[in-house]
Amino acid sequence: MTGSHTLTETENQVASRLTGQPIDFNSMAVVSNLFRAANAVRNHLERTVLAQHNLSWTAFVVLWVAWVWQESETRMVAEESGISKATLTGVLKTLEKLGFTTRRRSEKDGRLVIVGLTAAGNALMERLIPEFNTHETELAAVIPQDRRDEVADHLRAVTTFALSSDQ
Amino acid sequence: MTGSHTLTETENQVASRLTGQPIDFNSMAVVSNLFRAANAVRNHLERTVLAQHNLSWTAFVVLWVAWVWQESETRMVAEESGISKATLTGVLKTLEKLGFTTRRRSEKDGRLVIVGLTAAGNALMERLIPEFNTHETELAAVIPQDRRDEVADHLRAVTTFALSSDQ
DNA sequence: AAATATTTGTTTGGATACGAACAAAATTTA
DNA sequence: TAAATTTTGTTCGTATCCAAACAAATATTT
Repeated sequence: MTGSHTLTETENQVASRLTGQPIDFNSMAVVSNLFRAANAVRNHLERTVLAQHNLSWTAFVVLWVAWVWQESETRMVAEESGISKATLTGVLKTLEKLGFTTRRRSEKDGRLVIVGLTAAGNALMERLIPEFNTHETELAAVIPQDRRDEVADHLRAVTTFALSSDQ
Repeated sequence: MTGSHTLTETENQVASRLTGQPIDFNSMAVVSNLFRAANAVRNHLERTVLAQHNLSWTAFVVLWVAWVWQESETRMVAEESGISKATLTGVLKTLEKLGFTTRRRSEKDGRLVIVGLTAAGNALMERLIPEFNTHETELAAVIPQDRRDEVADHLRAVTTFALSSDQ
């Protein structure tokens, strides 16, 4: 999200382009830094962890959801992964080709498709999760220890509000 | 990022799938809620603000960077927008077709291309920025006022660290 | 039970998204 | 200054990504 200019330079430039206008800069700073952080962390984790496994970010999230919940309906995996069902169809096609996931029709409801992890998929996640967590620890370390839970709480609140606003 | 299950349900399920393993759950909570929040807010803003203008998220970010910095080199716009130069080429093609941006060769350096906003592009941003800010205020309101700057600071620190880790 | 409506995953079409290969321009080296 | 190197934006190939259209299965209504 930020390149040749420093974060401070960018925020100062924004402020100078908006002088006079009735802008809530504190809220703008919260939201824009939310995106900057998410983007930078995602790119970082893609390069350091995911690239060597030929996994896209979304593919990893889908694997993660499938690993956490086991044998899940695709509609739930899509919603939990934050992607559309159309996107999930494509990602599952890729993951199936890589041998990490399986798909089968539900016996109870012929419309539903159940996603599962293969042995290779489970093995991959057992290896990726600790590796990921090492980087998470590194990243969260820049926040004072006694503030981390608070930050996580605030982010949870933002998520809940944003989701509730879409009904 | 989170659908049929509540955030708490999801985090409990993750914890129960990882019992026994030496996982730093506090750091995991910070990072995963960072992505959840960014994803939820992005989807929210895409639906409420961007959709009616036929703008993708990335197209808006590029417009925003071009508006903030005026007459910028594409390499800088790409870096500042957090996308690759290859992606920017495509997005600028779209924005040019919509009549919001212009491209011209730099006279000083024949390799560079300078991005500018058309009158329509400027008018669009003058309208979008206050609208966006209204939503930003709404979203940031879930964080206690005396903590917002702190949260923005922590997110800035995370960004800086993640970027520095990629050299 | 038959007709209607809803739910679900896939397909389609178009717009991102990126790494790698590329050509043009500028810089550095010799 | 000529040759080699670096920098830059575009093209290419492939993989997301989504809304809308779609077909199949289920649920609801009559």
